[in-house]
Amino acid sequence: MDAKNRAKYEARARIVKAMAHPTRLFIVDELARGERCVCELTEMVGVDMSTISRHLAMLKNAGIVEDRKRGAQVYYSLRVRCVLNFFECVESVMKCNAKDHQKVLA
Amino acid sequence: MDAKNRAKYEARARIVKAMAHPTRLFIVDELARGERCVCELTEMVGVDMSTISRHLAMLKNAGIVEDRKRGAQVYYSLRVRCVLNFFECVESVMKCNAKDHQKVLA
DNA sequence: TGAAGATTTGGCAGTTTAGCCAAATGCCCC
DNA sequence: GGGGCATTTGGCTAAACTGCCAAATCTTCA
Repeated sequence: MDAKNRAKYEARARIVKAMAHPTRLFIVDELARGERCVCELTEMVGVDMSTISRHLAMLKNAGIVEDRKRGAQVYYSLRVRCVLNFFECVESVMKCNAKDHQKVLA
Repeated sequence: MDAKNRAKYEARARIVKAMAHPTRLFIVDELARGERCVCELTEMVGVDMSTISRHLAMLKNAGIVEDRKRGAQVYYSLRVRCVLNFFECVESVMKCNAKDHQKVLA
């Protein structure tokens, strides 16, 4: 694999990695319903606000969400809807795993 | 977020995380063309075989690839084609990022 | 200007990853 | 059974990730 190819996969990995955390997947799922401010997400997830803020920064850095200040609050929203396709596929994989597990038990 | 919901997102994250590495993305891309043995992938990527083996173990563990022994070799193949959709979406995000970057420069 | 609330950033500790080498395992063939 | 190749696993180190607390920013409103 040459340097150019390597760079290509690294760029892709940066984006996938931004989704590779349960809290960030939850956030994406939630933002699919509409924009949310940091405090709302903090409330929903139930961890420190600084932690949520960092998760959001990662998603923003990857270009998956964008932010908009409104008063003292910062609202985040999805920038690219297709990330929701990830979920569909992830569900397929999980379904497939479950099915094979049945087979093993049978 | 209750325990059940948390478990749901953790399960999803396990799968996404399995894809969150440049080498593993390359492997998935390559396996989309057909099955490959560990030694072929090692040759293509250019890292230690033990490293490739571990990457493959992670993908297998997540249910994304499956293996089949043939003689002394172990051949890996995609188990769920839809993971390729990840790439499409990742490309969209990157395109979107590039476009915005243009805007910033303009 | 100053207090209060929302968010981000600095810093720290514990955990997980990634990669290499070496050793162990598995398979084929003589 | 033993040598040789393919693969996996154990062990180690360096780097990255997470989450919390505390401190710094930023915004509004009196």
